[in-house]
Amino acid sequence: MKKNKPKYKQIIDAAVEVIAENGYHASQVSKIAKKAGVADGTIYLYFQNKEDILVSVFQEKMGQFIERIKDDIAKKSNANEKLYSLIEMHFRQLAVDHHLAVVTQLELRQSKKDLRLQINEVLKGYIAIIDEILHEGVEEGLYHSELNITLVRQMIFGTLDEVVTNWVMKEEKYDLIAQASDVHYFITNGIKK
Amino acid sequence: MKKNKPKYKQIIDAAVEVIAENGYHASQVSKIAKKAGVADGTIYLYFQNKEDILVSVFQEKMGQFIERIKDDIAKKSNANEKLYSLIEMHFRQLAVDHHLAVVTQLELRQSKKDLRLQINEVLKGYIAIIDEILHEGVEEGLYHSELNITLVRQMIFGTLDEVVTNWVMKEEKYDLIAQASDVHYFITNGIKK
Amino acid sequence: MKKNKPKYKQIIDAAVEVIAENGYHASQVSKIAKKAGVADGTIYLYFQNKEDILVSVFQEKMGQFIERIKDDIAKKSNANEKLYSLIEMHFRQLAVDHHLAVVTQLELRQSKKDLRLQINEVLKGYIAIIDEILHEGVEEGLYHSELNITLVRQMIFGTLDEVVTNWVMKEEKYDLIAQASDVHYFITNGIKK
Amino acid sequence: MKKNKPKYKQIIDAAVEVIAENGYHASQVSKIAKKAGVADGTIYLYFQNKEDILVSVFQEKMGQFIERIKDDIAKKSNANEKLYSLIEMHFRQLAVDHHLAVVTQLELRQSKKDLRLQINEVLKGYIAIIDEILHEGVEEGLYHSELNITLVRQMIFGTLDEVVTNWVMKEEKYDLIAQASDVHYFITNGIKK
DNA sequence: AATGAATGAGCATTCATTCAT
DNA sequence: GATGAATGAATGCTCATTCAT
Repeated sequence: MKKNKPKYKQIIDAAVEVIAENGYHASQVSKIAKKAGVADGTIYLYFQNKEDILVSVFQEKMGQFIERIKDDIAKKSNANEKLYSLIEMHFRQLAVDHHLAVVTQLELRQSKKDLRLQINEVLKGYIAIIDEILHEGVEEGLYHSELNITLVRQMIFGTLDEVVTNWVMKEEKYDLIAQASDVHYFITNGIKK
Repeated sequence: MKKNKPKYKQIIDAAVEVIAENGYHASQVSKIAKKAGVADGTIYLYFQNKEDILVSVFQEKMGQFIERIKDDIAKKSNANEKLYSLIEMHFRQLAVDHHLAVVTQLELRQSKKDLRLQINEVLKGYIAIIDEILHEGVEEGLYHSELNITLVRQMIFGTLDEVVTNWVMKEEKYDLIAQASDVHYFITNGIKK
Repeated sequence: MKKNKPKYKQIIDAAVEVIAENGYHASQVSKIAKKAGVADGTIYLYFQNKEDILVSVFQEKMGQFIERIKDDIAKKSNANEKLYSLIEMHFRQLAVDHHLAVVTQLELRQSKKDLRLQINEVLKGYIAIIDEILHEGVEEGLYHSELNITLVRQMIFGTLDEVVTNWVMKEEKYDLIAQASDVHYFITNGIKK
Repeated sequence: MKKNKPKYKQIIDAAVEVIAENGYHASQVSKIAKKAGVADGTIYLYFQNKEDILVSVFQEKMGQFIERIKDDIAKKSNANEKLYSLIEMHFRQLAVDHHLAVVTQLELRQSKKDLRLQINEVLKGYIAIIDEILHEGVEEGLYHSELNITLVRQMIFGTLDEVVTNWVMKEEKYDLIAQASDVHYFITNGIKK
């Protein structure tokens, strides 16, 4: 399995760094290879082409991202606590990994449509978690029984994504994680008095 | 003023069409020129460079977009009605202009970071409207007095943006405008029972 | 019509020179552009791709080659004289144009199969001339009435081609044109006493 | 002697197959190695480089080719019968080995000039046989005493080569061996009545 | 002897922009 | 103002060959 070989991970990590530092369009394969400490050709022993590197970056990193949220949620006893946990972990994981935040919020969005479609596939796993929490919340009687789950899920995801993107574009000058409780309050209670 | 000359508008409209039909990366200047019925070189009499065309597309189209929302809001008597109006108009305007929806939600996001920064400048006008409504709502005693306006504005924008993007990616198969009331309800009341 | 513009011919001629001097595989587009005194990109205003340059080289040069033979043959009064004329002109034209001889006999043979197929299309015009002479000779009672024309044409072409190739590979150290009469004698009378 | 080891022959045979099936340019060393059932590196224990494989293919196969013709000729009692035998065997051997025909007539011609020079070395053995027959024929009083042997040999070889190439390019749809007697007649008697 | 992972040089093509007419 | 021919920088990928095991 190539994914467990050390060079695979070296290249993935190099790609994140190179993209974060140089931007998506200035991230040549040769630059990634150099940062990873391998020859250009070696890249192609582990990845089909440049796009495959980028998709794999997202898969690997988001895979961990989602996994950690799942683990954290598993410890919570009700939907509302799980939702808070998801928000907090979402923010925390991007707050502690500057490179990853820049890459996911800004750089990878510049990719071509078909790469973005593959990225969306990866995000389905995340979407599923949100859906599950919402269903659970309805069953537990915490959330409205007639909740339009598909729509609410989009709103939650859009909210989290925009908040993180803003924070990255403001050069991460304030405490992202500290926003978690306000965001959670807003999602559950809305803005009405 | 170049902006009032007919060729300026021809080029802007050609750009929207070309991008919507061919995608961002396949939208060469020569293609836009051809669609606009002018020579390649003529483009550069009206725009500094390719990026300037795209920024101008956004400015022109979003300028109208925002203006129409402003007009509609002016008729409403309280913040909550204005918020509903904003959501409904946001959805409505993109729902009726397929090309514009594809260009703003999908294609223009593939642009380089500095173009996106310029796009954000344009969006500040929209942000200001949301802020104003929120302030008004607080003053009217409709919204929480200690509302974190900066954060809530991001959440509202993120929500609207994600809902529209999803609709575009689902090939606009359902009624976007019909989502407005659910979205408004969620924003004001949250998901809690 | 692009074929009549001066740059078209410049590029064709540059290509012949570059291929003759550097060999087929070392003939980069940039080298041809430089020799032609145009920018790399200009090549692509006149040719679809690299292969198109090479096919066009053959078409242009062989077009002239065949045309001159036709003109010369037209002056002759019987098939046998025409055949001699064809042999002599075939040798003469390659003997006076060293670059062309190297390119047609050695370099262009290294091309991919599909380029060679296109080259064969061009050669059909030459084949047709040989066929015509043979038919005429039969009608005139000069050649065997039951002549297997398809086969004989292959033999004539193979003979001429091999004789020229040998001459090029022997670095053109002897007089190719002087071979014409022996070759003609052999083709008409064979080797038997 | 490496040439007698089993892997040497395995690699040679794999090369012929791979080239015949995939074409010259798509015949990577790794593909030949795989077909031969050895590792890529093993190739280089038996051959100096890729070109050396191809030269060796030609040497081995043409060695047999020439040997069989020699054997057949030895049984004949005069030059003219020997010439017929050479033509017939030339056609027969390529007619029965489709792979070899494709490789020698089409694929190996795409090789670089210096490989073609080495191939010519191998062909000298064949040339020598033709020369010998011609000399014999002159001595026997069958052929013209003042025969330009160097030239005639080129013509014979060119004729045979072109006839076979045509047959291969016409996808071997007709009987090549059946052409032998017409070719022999043409070479000895020419086309004149 | 045999392996196969690693190497790294080499090149066709696109397209935003210019400027002579 | 308008044209459009010409420019030239910039880069992902292949594959013959090596060499540590």
